[in-house]
Amino acid sequence: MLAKADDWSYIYTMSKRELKRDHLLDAGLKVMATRGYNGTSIQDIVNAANVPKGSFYTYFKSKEDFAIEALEKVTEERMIQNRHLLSDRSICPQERLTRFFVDNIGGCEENLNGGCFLGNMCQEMSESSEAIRIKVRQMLRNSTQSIEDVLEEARLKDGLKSQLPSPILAEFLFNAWEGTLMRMKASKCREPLNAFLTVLPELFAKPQA
Amino acid sequence: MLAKADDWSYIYTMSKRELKRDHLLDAGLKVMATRGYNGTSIQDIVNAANVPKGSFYTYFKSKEDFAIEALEKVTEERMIQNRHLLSDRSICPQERLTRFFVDNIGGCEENLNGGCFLGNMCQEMSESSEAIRIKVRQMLRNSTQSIEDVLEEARLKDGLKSQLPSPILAEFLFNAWEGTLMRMKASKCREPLNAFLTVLPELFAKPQA
DNA sequence: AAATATTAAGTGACCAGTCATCTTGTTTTT
DNA sequence: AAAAACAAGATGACTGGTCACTTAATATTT
Repeated sequence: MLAKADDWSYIYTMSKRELKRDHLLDAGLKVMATRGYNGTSIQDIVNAANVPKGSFYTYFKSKEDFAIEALEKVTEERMIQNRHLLSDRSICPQERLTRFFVDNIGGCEENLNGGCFLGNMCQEMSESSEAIRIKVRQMLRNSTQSIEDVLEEARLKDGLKSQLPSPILAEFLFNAWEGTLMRMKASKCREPLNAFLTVLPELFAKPQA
Repeated sequence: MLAKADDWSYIYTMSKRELKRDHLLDAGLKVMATRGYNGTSIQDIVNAANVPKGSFYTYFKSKEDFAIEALEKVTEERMIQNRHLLSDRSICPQERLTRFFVDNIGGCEENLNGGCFLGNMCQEMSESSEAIRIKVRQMLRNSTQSIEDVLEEARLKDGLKSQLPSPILAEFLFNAWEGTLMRMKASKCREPLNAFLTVLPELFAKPQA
């Protein structure tokens, strides 16, 4: 699955059906990310995608199924987007990590209404849908692993100020990041982001100067 | 308002009406905290409180109004709970801060389904209800301020490892904490909490030993 | 024309919020 | 102090509307 993720050529081999499905996923995701799961109706989704209502159920077996697929799609896309960055050894790990976060504020940047779809679903749906909870947990784990890898590399290369194990630091950092995105949703300002980006370098070794 | 917060005697002067209202708030809050705003119906709330449906609207003018009052109540109660702790100078600031966090996992501890009502409302409702968003932002600010106070005190007393301004650190820390609570909701395990509590001491000065 | 994909029009359940009616408690009148 | 008048609170049935999901008729493909 991940092995193929960089290969965009499959786009051209997608059938009309797959394209439409993909479109539904994209458009619906956008709505659900801002209005939440329960705040988004099937009607909202098909409206956003300009697709007749009845079509929805030929592509997804339920609203829950849609959400799970959307969850998968959004994190997979983000992963692809970030794979190059995170493994680009021409940039130092610290810089890579910083960019990783900043690049992923997504919609948040434009109108400060972003937040994180994963976070949203986690908070709203973890208790109601076990299937969604499991999927969210998996996606969260994947992202944490990416951070851990960079952290480990940084430690080996330039050293880290903290002696704590990378899995702990990665878990902490990623959760801190999710909290930051959440806070931005309520405060609609850049302060939470600033705080995060200001504290982040504290993890890394001080310059020898 | 805060000046009176420690005075529990008003409980005995509460009218039947106020008591019932309070009960509705407590019971409904519990439901809404786990199932979310849109996932909780008025019927769910009155069922939880064992109160007939019709009564709801003699106490609250709308569901939104209920949520805002619940938000206020839950954070005010937490504030009262924590005021003694946070201002108890017989405990060192670092220990106070740690306890502040640990004491507030709330329901999370028992069945790992807790999360944070504030966080929940923030993620789910910030885009749909400006009134709720503003209230959440205010409550979030209050909590951040509490942390900032302890941090500033710690800095003056024992010093802080980080030279960054306390408001920045407090903002970062509190958001990290909210993210941690969120993550626990999805993962239903103690790992996020452990990561947070392990990294937290890194903020403080190393022992001179 | 048979098979398959698409879709508009439902369907019953449930939603937030209202309302007419009933109960309870207090005040005023006698 | 008893009776009558009034007020405030309590209550479940009800309303218009929306929900996720189904289905039967239509369009498209083979």
